[in-house]
Amino acid sequence: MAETKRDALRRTLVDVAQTHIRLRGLAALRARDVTKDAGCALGSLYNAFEDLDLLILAVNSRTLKRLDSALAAALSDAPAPADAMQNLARAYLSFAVDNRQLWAALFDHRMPADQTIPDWHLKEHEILFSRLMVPIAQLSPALDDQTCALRARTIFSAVHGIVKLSLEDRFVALHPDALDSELTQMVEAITIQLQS
Amino acid sequence: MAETKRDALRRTLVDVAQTHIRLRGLAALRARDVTKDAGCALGSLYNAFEDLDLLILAVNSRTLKRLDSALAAALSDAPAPADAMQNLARAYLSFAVDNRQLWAALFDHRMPADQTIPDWHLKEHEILFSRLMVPIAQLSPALDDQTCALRARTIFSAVHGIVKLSLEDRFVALHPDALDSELTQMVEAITIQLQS
DNA sequence: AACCGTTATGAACGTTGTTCACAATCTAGG
DNA sequence: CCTAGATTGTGAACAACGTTCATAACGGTT
Repeated sequence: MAETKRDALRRTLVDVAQTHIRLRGLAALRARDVTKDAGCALGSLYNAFEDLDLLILAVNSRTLKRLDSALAAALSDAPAPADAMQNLARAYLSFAVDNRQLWAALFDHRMPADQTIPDWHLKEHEILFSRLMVPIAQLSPALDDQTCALRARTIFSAVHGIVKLSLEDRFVALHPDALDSELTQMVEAITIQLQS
Repeated sequence: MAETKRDALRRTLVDVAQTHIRLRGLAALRARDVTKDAGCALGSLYNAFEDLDLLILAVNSRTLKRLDSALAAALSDAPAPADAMQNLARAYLSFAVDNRQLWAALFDHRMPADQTIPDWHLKEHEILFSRLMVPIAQLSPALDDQTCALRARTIFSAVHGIVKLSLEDRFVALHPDALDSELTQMVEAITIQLQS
């Protein structure tokens, strides 16, 4: 089909943009750099993607898939729910540390004022919460699905907040062991409350 | 002294920038808009501030002071430590909701790649943690100061994460009551663990 | 009143993302 | 195999941005 050629360029552009973000961060991403490294003209980017933001979303889409795989792997040995909570938090921290710039791009990217994030991408983000729902439902069997989803979102936000702020330059860096310990205790406090 | 004239312009520029961020958000802040509304030439901004980032930091500095006042007010009736934790979290949420754009600017702003945040501004950010240290020390008297500071940072990060993600377009909006309830439960879980 | 350091000015510059007229390429029908 | 029409590639040009700088206006001191 004729789509193949167009898709090949799209893939190349996403590859290059991903490498650029990984090495230099989202803020340093430039349309001219990406197209030069991809071996195409500046304007070709706008044949493949509506604009630069959509290219970034394509990179973020990949990162979310890899992150979800990492979280799934943390549950591969079917741990007890309390351990599942700890494993998920640890896996999230590990992924953030190992993919700092790509992970940061997931939350640092902002759409232009007149545009909103497409629905398909919002749905991809929500996948993150859903990994938490299984152990939460096991720890709190009385919770209905909606409350369970809400709780998953809250717990993810708390863990995310701890990881995010510890990895920003805004605050003095933290010793990795101290961060690990704090995260463990926070998840423990949450888990205990879920069981009560 | 001759500083007065310069300081007057600085104050005006911060006033205008603050209003712009409040109404239209940090991402929409433009040097030309600010100077036009301040009634001065474009270049005058660079006499008053090193660059636009330093002007933004001046606005953020003000916001941090107001936020700190709001947190202090939440402790004005000398509540028991468990209540202090709840009051602080609630006050933080209220401030974020009432000052969405200015509060978001505190954490969304990024320095250019070759610059770091000045020390005096990093110190201002750390004030946020310190408000938490008093109730934490009361709940966990055995903790030494360093651990107490670390715990304060972690707990702030968790609460901040919950508030931040709930106020972003990245995820579907949350019912205010649901958010309030989730935040209360999270702080309760944390407080209980501190007491144990 | 004359001098000089300080502040104000806005045109000009370099760097962005994005567009668009044009060229190259590909596809399909004869 | 050739040609017409559609699709894709190209990079100069554009508008918007932060920042600079030569020059003008100002303000205090002698």
